[in-house]
Amino acid sequence: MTPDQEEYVERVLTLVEGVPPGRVTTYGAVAAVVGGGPRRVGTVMSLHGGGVPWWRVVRADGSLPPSHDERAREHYLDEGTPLRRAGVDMAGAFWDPGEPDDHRQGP
DNA sequence: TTGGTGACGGTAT
DNA sequence: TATACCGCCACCA
Repeated sequence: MTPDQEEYVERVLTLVEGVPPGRVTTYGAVAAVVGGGPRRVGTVMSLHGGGVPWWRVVRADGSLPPSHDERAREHYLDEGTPLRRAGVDMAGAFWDPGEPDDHRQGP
């Protein structure tokens, strides 16, 4: 693993850890911040996502892979994440890592 | 070097 | 609303 890779992985994981409980972000949103592409982020998560709240990173439509969907749902219920039939209610739970909704950096 | 692949995204049917 | 396809970026045989 090259230093570049480790750094990229660390940036992804750090950002994921920054997602507030009860909220979620998407692979694409993460990729928009750390660079690379959504698929790259997904690959990183599959390999190193075990140590972070991986369930707070979902696909653009608010769903997760069937295998992890069940496990994630328990976390969502536990955290009070707004859910919808297909998965997470993106309209209410989406959190943009590039612009946290606490955009009160100014008056 | 080439081709195939994946915890993805967006548009077309 | 559910599927199909194509585009994307990096990794690997």
